[in-house]
Amino acid sequence: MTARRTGLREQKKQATRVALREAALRLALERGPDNVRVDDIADAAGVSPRTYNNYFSSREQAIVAAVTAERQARVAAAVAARPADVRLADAVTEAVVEQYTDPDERDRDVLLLITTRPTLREAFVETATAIEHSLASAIARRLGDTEANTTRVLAASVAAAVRVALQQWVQPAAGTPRAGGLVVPSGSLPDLLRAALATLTPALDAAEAQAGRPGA
Amino acid sequence: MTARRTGLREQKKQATRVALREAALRLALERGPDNVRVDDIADAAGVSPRTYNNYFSSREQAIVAAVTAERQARVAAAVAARPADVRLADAVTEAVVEQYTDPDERDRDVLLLITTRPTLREAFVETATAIEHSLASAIARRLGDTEANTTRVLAASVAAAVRVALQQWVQPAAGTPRAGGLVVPSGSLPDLLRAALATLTPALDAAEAQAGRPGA
DNA sequence: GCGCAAATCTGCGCACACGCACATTTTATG
DNA sequence: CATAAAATGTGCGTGTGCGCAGATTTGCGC
Repeated sequence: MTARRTGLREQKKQATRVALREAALRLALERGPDNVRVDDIADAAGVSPRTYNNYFSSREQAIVAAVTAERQARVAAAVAARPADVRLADAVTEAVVEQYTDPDERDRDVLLLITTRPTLREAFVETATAIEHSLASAIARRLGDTEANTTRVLAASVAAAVRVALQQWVQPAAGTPRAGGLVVPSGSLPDLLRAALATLTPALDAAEAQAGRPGA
Repeated sequence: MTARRTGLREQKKQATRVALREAALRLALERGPDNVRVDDIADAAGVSPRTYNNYFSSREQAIVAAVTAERQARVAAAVAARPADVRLADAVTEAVVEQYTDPDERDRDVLLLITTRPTLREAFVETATAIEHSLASAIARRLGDTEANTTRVLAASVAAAVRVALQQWVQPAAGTPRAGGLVVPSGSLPDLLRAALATLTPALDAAEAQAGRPGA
């Protein structure tokens, strides 16, 4: 499934994609994100500037992609990998937490770099949306493909929840005005993710129960 | 709450904003969306092109805004307007359906115009995200401000569900490949919205029940 | 009314996103 | 292996998004 289609083309495409995002990240770390022109990235990757925009539709996307690349696919795979008798909600939650819990130390610097620039933060948070499609497929397979509509809504909601969690995480201290009682501005990412997804658990459970008895 | 801040400034701002989006819509209908430059819109609204981008961050946004303007605020208001003893899920669902059920016939032409251009479709679908913030406030008020985190996730999920519904609605007939059994490509928008939000109902119920007993 | 501070408008400049048409490469077919 | 068909890479041109700094307008206290 990874390398569908004829091989050589897709292989080259992925190669340039990787080259582009790694070049983008390297340059951003070296000179700072503001001193990196698209032309430089394209140059470093050995393609024309025009080709760059065939792969990424914004400059930030390439930088951010270097950190979040294929996380979408890994989340979906992780969901699919859970045993069938595990609750859907747990499968999704654990898969997400697992893939967003970063054991890599190199990413510390990158995340620090990202959080400083508002544009990059936004792009980073927005990558959560990317998990929607592959996650929908994974959920659909677990639910037996019944009601594709439900599947899409669930996947989109999960993505939205992840987005909210990420947003809360990278927020320096935006100062929630007159926040009634106690708000945890930014705890550990796994905790934030669990909390966010816990809100959706009832919906996931209900969908699973519904899928148990396909109705007609 | 509508006109907070000092009046004259905000008033003028809203005036130019309205002028801009109405000019954008009018010109788009007259000459077709592709034959409208940003300069034209700014010109017609009597502001500089630079100012245009202080209000809308893309050309499509202004056009689309003419149809979806303030829908976000109306949805939030409609949620708040429901009696307190109505289930949160019902309040949200009905508010959304009510605000997206369009009695206006003029919008038929506009929607037709929008669905033809992919860029405009995307911008239109994306407007669903705009309801997130105001909806979050409305939900928070209903839930008694307990756990702002939950509130945000719920609002984001509802917005995501609306987005999915809109997406399915404007899709001409994208041809879901090998769609197992029966898929309704595009029914009536209210039905699509109800179906999408029904998926989230359990989560909304749970949050409401949780808010009933604030815990500590 | 007066004048100061803050918010907004605007011109300038740069980099960027993307449609288009064409050159180049890859795949499929005989 | 040749050749057609399809997909991808590239240069060009245009319109656009936005940071910046100065002019302009609005709000507020006296």
